[in-house]
Amino acid sequence: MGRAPCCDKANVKKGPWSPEEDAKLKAYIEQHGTGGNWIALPHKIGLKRCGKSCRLRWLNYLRPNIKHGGFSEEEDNIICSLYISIGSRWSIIAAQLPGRTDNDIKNYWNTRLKKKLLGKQRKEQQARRGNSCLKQEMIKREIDQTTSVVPAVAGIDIMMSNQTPYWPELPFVTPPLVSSQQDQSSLKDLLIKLGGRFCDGDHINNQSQPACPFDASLAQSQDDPVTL
DNA sequence: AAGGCTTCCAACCGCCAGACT
DNA sequence: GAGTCTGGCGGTTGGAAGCCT
Repeated sequence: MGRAPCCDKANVKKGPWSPEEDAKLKAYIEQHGTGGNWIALPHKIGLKRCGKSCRLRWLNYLRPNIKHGGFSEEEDNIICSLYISIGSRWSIIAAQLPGRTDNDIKNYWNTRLKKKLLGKQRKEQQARRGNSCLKQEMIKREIDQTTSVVPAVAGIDIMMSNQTPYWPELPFVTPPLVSSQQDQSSLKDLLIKLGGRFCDGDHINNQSQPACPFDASLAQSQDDPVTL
C-alpha cells in the first residue's frame, strides 16, 4: 500500500533557511505555539517547507536558550559518561545538558569527541605494542591525569568498577581485525577507562532495576542537571 | 596565491512507535 | 483490530569554511 509522504515534496523548499523564514516561523510559534501539528504549520504561515523541517529548525536553532558550539570539559565528560551508559540516545543525553540539542551533541560526538578519545586510545595502544613496562607506566599516568578530572555525573557512579561492562547498543563480538571496527571496540575500552557505570543482565536482575540504572537517576536529576 | 584536503554543522532521510480514525 | 497519520529519533549527507601544501 505504501505510506503517504508527510508533505508534497515537489512543492517543498529544501536547504538552508533564510532569515525571513526563520522570522516567520519563530514569530508564529512564539505567538501561537505549534498548534500540536507540525505538518499543518508551514501552510498556516505560508512557508514552503516540510513540517518536519520546521520542527527541526525550531528545535535545533530557533528555540530560546539554545547554546551553540563551545562545549565545556564538563559537558564532554557528561556526554562520554552517558554514551557509555546508554549509547547513542542523543535525545536523552541532550536532556541532561540544558540548552543543547540532540543534533548538536550528535555532531559534536561524531566530529570531535570520538576522535579525541580515539586519539588518546591509539597512543595507549602504541605504547602497549612497544611492550615496555616503562612506556606503559607513562601512558597510565597520562590517562590517570586526564581521567582524574572526570566527575561523577547526575547520579551515575562512574568510579571504576569490577562489574562486567554492559554495552547496550553493541552485541559482544570478538575483537575484529578491521581497523574501523577495532576503533569501535577500542573506543569502548577507552570509555570504560574514562569511567562509567555498567550493568549486565544478571546485575539488573539481581537488583530489580530498570534496564539501565541511569534512567531512574536521570529522572531525578532533570532539574539539577549536573552535580559534580 | 591557489588548489586540494579536511573539518564541521545544518539539514535531510527513513524508520519506528503511538495516537487517531 | 486494521489502516493511516504524525511526532520523534538516530544516521547520514552536502556544502561552506578553514587548513595545509
